[in-house]
Amino acid sequence: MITPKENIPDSEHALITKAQSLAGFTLGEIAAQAGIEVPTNLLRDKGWPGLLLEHTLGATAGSKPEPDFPELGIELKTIPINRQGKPLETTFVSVAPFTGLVGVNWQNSHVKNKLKRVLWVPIVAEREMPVPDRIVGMPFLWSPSPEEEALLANDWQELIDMIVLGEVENISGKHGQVMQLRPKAANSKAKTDAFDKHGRRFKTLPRGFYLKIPFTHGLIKKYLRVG
DNA sequence: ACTTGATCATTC
DNA sequence: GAATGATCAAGT
Repeated sequence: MITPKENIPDSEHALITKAQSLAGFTLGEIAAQAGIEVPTNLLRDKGWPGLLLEHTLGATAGSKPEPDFPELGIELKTIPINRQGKPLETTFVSVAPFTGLVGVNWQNSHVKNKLKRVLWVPIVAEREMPVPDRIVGMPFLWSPSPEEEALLANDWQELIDMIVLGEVENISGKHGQVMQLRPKAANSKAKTDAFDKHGRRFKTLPRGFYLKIPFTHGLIKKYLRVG
């Protein structure tokens, strides 16, 4: 069980510095210092690395619709990588809206706002590595470059267009160059409201936007070179 | 090997 | 059910 902590960073620099001071430490070491138990595997604790880092860095705990560090406007994201620095998984961004889309555009979208400023914390987490032995890499703060934002905006528009046209069910993970739409639910029976191509309301599987691996890999390579 | 689709815990 | 945190594992 991970509970909120009170050492909230007072500045962006303090946050980055603290995050970077964790580089090289294992999840086991960080958890031990926090007095937190490490799960044997992540089968039933899929969000555990993220919660551990949130706790350690003093992020606001809980499921609030705001950044992890509200005063700083920074979102925290852990990302599993292999020893070469390549992400092992796509990165969840936010749930996709299927209704209430009138007036929604890229500029006021949840995706753009979520990705405005992200503190990425890579974790060398190859499957065969025991969870406590997984190692924190060098964290870095990222904001989308104009080029990156254009790619994201293009994909967002393509996917939202399909949703607006009532083609939610025809969207697969193959759509999108750098960002895809995939299931995001407790299970395949979960349902949420959407509209079909005739404008009729119906129930469908909730989905979320995910950043594809080549995109996040690019961010890591870029920030590794530059520092 | 890699991606897409499915799933797990917790809180509100 | 929806939002937070993601990874698992079947399919290609």
